[in-house]
Amino acid sequence: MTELFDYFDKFLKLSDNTKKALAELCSNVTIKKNDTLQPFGHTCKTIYFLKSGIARIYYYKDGTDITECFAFEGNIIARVESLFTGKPSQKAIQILENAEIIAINATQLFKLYDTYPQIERLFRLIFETAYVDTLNRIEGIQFHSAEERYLDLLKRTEIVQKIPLKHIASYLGITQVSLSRIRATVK
Amino acid sequence: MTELFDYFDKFLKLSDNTKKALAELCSNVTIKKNDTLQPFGHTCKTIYFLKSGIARIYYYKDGTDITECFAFEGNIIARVESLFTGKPSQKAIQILENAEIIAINATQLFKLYDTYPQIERLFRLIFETAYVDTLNRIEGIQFHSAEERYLDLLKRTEIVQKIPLKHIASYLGITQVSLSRIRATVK
DNA sequence: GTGATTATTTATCATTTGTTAAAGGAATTC
DNA sequence: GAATTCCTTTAACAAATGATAAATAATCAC
Repeated sequence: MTELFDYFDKFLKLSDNTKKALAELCSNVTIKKNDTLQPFGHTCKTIYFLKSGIARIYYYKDGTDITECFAFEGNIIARVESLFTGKPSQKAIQILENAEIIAINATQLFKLYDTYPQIERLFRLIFETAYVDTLNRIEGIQFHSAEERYLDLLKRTEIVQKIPLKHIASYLGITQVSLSRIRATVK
Repeated sequence: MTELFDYFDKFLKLSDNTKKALAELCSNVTIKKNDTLQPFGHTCKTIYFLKSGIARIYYYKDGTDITECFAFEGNIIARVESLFTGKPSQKAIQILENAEIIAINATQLFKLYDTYPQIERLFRLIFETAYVDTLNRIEGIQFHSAEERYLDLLKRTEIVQKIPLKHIASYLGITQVSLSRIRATVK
């Protein structure tokens, strides 16, 4: 669990008994490439932390598979729109590279918010950061060409190389053909 | 202040003394069309609630004025990226239609988080909702044409009619010429 | 390894949006 | 109310991306 608490530490220093309470909600999951971590249609009740591997959140739009986001080693991933609204998620989580994951039981987590204000604060800070990242992503989508966005993604994580092109294309909001064309000119 | 507390009520029922503490951070502001509510370069320390009027957050990108978002009657507006990071904001808030505003002192607000967990929770819920809205906006930008996005914006608020075209265009991520063309075909 | 499946590239043409420039309207100032 | 400025539309052409189809390349199952 060290990796997870190191991650938490970056947001807020937790007291020992808060850490202990949190640790009780966590369980380890090992899951293989291409497997589904969370299926469509269920209300999201888990927040995941990736110790290793790659995951993506995706959904179907007019029959095509769209990747909403990727998550890499050392980051958390959750279907926020369901977690916060309590509505069933129209999105699924799939593993793209064999992963070691810590699953945090969100139902129990939210219950701890009353007893441990530190925990409520921790996750408030985590999601505030994610919110700001999302605002910046909008700027990226609206004011950069597909080529710029692709190069930017490459710059952020070279691990992207391991991900099938179609997922990267739908994440960037373009077709796979278009991305392939871009890569040809960039090389 | 009734409008503001009605707004809060939709997220969380507050106790009377919590409301009283909150009310002490609030002040009324009357501001005219085209005036600047918050300039560039300062760290954002205020959250605004619009009792009436229209406001927008904007910034300059390569010399052009870009509208990040609009706010209408009954909604809050804040430069979140500065509020949450404590860094100076590269964005400004401008009034587009004469407005009656309640200004919430965020510095004092954050201090109350320790004493009134209800207040921390209230704003956590408010911003969680805003976060989910932002995620949905990304979907809109990536998978709908400019025309669809324009019609969708019109559907959400007819007040948009009052806003100069250039602001709507930059909000939608297209040029003013392009938006004008779209409006010509839609009519 | 061979065949089958899946992923990626390439090519062609259509559509959308951007860029630039100019013209017509609306609003504001004096 | 005339002049000025700002806002919106129109037009012509360029660039980026989409759609479809076909050709390679890579991967997987047996």
